[in-house]
Amino acid sequence: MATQERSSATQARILDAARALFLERNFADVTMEQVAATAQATKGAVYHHFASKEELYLAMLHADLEDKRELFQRAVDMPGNCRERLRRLTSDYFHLPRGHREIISLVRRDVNVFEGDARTSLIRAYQSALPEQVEKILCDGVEAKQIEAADPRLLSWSFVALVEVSLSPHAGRVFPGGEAKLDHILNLFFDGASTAVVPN
Amino acid sequence: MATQERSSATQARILDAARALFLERNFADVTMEQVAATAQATKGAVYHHFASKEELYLAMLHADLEDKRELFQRAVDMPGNCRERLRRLTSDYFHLPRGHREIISLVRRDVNVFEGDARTSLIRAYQSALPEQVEKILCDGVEAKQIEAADPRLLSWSFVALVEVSLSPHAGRVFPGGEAKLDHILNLFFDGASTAVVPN
DNA sequence: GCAAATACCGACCAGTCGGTATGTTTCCCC
DNA sequence: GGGGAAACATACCGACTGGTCGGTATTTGC
Repeated sequence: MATQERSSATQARILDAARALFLERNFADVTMEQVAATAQATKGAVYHHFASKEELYLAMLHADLEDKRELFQRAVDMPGNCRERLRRLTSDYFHLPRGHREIISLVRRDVNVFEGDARTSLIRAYQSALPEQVEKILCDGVEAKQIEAADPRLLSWSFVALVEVSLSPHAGRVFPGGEAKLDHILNLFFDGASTAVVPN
Repeated sequence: MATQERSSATQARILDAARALFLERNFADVTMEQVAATAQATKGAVYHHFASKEELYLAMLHADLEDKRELFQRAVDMPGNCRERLRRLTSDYFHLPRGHREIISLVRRDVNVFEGDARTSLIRAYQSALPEQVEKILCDGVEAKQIEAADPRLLSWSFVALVEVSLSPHAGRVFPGGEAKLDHILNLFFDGASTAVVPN
């Protein structure tokens, strides 16, 4: 039993190292030796647990995306109107530790290095982890006439994009507290930047 | 004189090839031989014009960003209110040929592979080509009370992000004509997604 | 028309890195 | 308590690629 614990511990260390490294460098610029070193293991150990660099990367991403999907699911299943649920989802997201928060933009960053099944399944995992959950909330909002009828998928991507903008250091400086940042995003998304009360 | 023409012609071909290749693959996944082949030249020719792979990449990006800066400048200098000028800027952008349109997201994609001066000057070029121009328009809007007082830089990034979302194939399907897409972005940014006429 | 310069070619080098083959240690099970 | 398998460690391979360098062809200035 001790050997199995030890094994899954190293596996977790390798995944952690991979997450940290792939977050700050490109897929191509991270070497398997760096991963091994950061995980306090050797290349042999890494290749014992993951068949290839690509598999390691994808395993890390899929694990992380699945975590997020479950987290956001809770906001989707929450009672309340569209805006409240979106606020909850975004708040949950902001309260993630830094290393886990930015993995999502990473999918967009180097999804292009893969092709075929790996690529499609990665995109699918990302879609179902984030945009589709937002989309569900938005669809309810459109149905309840809280939101203007528009393509929900496009709206959800737009919302995600606005959240991503708020990850920048500059946004952190403008809104030191998390609450104000949250309000800003929701206000911008729901009510727009204009002061005009009646849209043209 | 003919030799100089010939020279700058190959240089242009190399830059074109670089743009096309770097657009669909990572920096690391593009080889100098591929660039040479696509440009119908040899590696020797490429290295004759550009000292290194990094220099080629940066030269290509800077040239392209400078073009865009000049293009967007025209919208900034235009008379009219904030919304009209933003519309013009975005419209100009949409009317660019496809290969030139998406270069901008490319900066965000692999700015991380560089460090030091190269990195900072690239970010600066990007900033002054796009977000800062949007920012100027927004600042005027805030001053004229057409836009709610908020951090203009953050607002400009948000706007750029919304435009980027509309580059997706799905957005192209939802809005086959350019005009409708333009309206959608502007409506979303200025008036938000909500149906509520009076913001909370 | 010739010599120097410029543009260009392509074989080659050196370093890197993903992946493998082969030990070696540790633990589990009978 | 021993044999076997799983978890590592280490040495190494081979392919790839950025960059170099000696050489060639074409201009251009004189």
